[in-house]
Amino acid sequence: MIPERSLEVLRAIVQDYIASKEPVGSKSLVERHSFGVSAATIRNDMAFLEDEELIHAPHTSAGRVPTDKGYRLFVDRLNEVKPLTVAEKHAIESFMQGSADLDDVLGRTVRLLSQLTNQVAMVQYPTLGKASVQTVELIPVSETRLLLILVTDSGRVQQHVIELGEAVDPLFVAELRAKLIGSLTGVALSAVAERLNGFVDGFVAARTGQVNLVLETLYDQVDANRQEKIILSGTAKLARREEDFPSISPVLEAIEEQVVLLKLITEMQTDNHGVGLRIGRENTVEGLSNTSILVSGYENGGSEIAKIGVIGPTRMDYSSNISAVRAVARYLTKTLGS
Amino acid sequence: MIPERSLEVLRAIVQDYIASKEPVGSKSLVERHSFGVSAATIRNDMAFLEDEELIHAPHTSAGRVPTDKGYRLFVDRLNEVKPLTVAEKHAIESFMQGSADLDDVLGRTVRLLSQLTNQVAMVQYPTLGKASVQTVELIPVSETRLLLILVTDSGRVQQHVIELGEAVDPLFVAELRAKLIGSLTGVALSAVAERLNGFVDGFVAARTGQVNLVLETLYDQVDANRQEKIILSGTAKLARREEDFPSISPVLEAIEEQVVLLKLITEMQTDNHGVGLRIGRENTVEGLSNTSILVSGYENGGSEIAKIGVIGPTRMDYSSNISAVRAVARYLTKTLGS
DNA sequence: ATTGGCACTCAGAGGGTTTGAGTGCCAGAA
DNA sequence: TTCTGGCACTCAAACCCTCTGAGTGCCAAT
Repeated sequence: MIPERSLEVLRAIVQDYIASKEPVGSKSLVERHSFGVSAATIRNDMAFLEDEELIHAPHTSAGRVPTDKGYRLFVDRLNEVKPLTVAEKHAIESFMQGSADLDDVLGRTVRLLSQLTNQVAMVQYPTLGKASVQTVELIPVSETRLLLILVTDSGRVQQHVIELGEAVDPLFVAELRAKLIGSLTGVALSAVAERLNGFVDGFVAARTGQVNLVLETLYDQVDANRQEKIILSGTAKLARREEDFPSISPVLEAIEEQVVLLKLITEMQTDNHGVGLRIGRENTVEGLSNTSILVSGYENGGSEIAKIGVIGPTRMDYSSNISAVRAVARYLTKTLGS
Repeated sequence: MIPERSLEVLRAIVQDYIASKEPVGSKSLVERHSFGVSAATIRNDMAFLEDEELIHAPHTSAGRVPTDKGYRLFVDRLNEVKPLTVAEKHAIESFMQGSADLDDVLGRTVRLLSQLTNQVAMVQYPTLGKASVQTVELIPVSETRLLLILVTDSGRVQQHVIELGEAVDPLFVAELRAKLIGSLTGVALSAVAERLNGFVDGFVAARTGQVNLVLETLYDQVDANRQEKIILSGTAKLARREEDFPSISPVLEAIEEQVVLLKLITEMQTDNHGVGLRIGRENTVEGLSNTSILVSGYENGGSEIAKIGVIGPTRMDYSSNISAVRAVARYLTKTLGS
């Protein structure tokens, strides 16, 4: 067990380090916090914390810096979430005002989050495992092209142009459209393929080629719903923190690799406060070993559909960022639900 | 007039500097190129070039570096465009294979261009000044919401969800849809607003609120066509060139500011080779003073509809990049036209 | 358990020197 | 004229040395 005062010392070290970006020593520690004991005593505690690998000295005669493990303990047991200021709440309200469109809402959200936290923000598009088809539309857009539109009940709209390679017969399109709507409205995305089994048999042989083309495109779109997407904002903020990283280049690369990022945040669990956090090397990804990733889920229809979050240096202000991410996630849930 | 040999010297300086990233001196110059004269003579030429402000010495006892003006002269008069390698052509072919959807095509294009040039690549969405309405669709997606879809003849599809705030009457929607299609099909975007003058009068008074809502959204979408969009790829490539910039932070910021970027590339003229180039401070934008922007237009239906390009350090390999941008633009034109 | 005291460590700042690539200029050769 | 070899000069960057001070670990005394 770690003694009470040592924990206090750890908390103080983390706080001071986040504020100053300098390794913190025993003397400045007793000056800034009233522990009621001398610097020498603190030094003993620090030696203990170092044994536990919670802090670490960059070199012999330097102050101490928290390790990943130290941050972890800090966040799990010592950190008090800082409530948002009135100004911040106001910012959230006004930023999210007036948009019904999913793309628009998520775009605003990611910019808002980046602005609030001063970090790189990310928003994952809804994963639609549980979503179902709201409607399907088929619109001729030229001699030989059809536009297929898929709307899901989570508000997501997808479109794709299909090149048929031969002239489009309006009657056929109308028939196909009607049958598609009839078969699919209200059907869960996961059941779409199954439901369309034998669908093509309802058409004359001459049309099967075209029908299959449309169906393939539809399957692709359903799949694209599973294959998720992420949007980022504030990448430049990373660069302004140049001092925080040995080199930002690997970080930028890791972030550009959306697949990796998606995998990472998908497998992150959120705790009972509603946030998930990976600190430093806890992100197994090469290149993110000096960054922390903080996420929170947002919901629609009562179940979590995707995550939002921020990426920043391990030495970030966890208190503020946690509350910002959580607040924005909640607000997003509210906006989507209305 | 600038003597022939001095021009050769300038060309050699630019080439060596691009290759080595080090200021180049008279001695290494005569070693690497066979001018047939001594270093002292080259020094005289260099002094002349310096008078003309085509090159510049970072400090007294250093070699020379081309100025923006020097690069400009180099590109305009000395540069021979390097043809693409077979491998590069092959890469273009295979990268662009198999996609009909505009979003998809442009997405591939921007990644391709970034990969070919090893720079940050950008692709501007078609500007639809001359475009006209292909079709309009109105689809109920829930009790109180309508999805408005606008398809233009350039293949662009836009959608927006409209919250009506009251239950949707299917008959009314059908009527509105039919009237919209009747009024707008084939109409130039610029004429849409005019054409819809008095449109609302064709409906019963109880509906004017809803009709106006839909019209407003439609105007917004037409406007959004003018208010253009740009996609980027390979931002991390900038960071890998850290040495090239005093600090990458302002560059990243400038790039994130899409409005500025759009304005910039919109007003860029392409020369008779089909490419436009701004070198260093020729980009009036603060923060891009150490970068060059290279663009080329792509076409659909015989007229230029938007631009693609790359952003990189002024000290970039203009020969390769110019041919890459040009080739990709041409290929994109071809893809869109088919 | 805590403290004051003390010897010890070492990164980083400051200052001085050296090195060498590169310059400008000039007087003489072509 | 144009070019060349030679020479004195410059200065950023590398190197080296010293000094400083924040910070440590340990110990004997409280």
